[in-house]
Amino acid sequence: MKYWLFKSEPSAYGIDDLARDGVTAWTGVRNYQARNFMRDQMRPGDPGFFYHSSCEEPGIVGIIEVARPAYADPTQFDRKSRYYDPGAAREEPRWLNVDVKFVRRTRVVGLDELRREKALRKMQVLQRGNRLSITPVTPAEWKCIMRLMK
DNA sequence: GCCAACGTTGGC
DNA sequence: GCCAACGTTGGC
Repeated sequence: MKYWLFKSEPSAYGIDDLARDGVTAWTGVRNYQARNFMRDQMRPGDPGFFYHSSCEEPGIVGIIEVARPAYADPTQFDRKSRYYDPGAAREEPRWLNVDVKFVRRTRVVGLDELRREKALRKMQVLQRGNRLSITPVTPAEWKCIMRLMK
């Protein structure tokens, strides 16, 4: 089992949306590294943090769980979607998504707060220039953040 | 295969 | 709105 962090802009899809939906297809990932994480390493039951980016209060806002293994992302075939990829073929999908389910909200553990933790100094999402929307979280980092939330 | 140009992300 | 950082694209 692995731990993950899922980034999303709350103006597009935030923790409130997931709390309402219960389960959602994590579509729209258009980065090969993030895709490979889903395809090669994510398994149903893997826990994840839900992180709000590009908003007033960037930070971790909830806990979620992988609910379905990676499958072809339907938005790549949808001409009307902003995620449409003319280079993707049905027989050979280029992009994948998992389903994730809502577990619970947490208090907002802000970016500044995360950065203040020595144990999180190497956490991938905190590295400068990081742009991955899905990043792995080590067990030690997970434990540290769970403790912070209490 | 290199690399400049471009687009996107995301914190501030 | 700015800007740093990075991935992708395309000309050569």
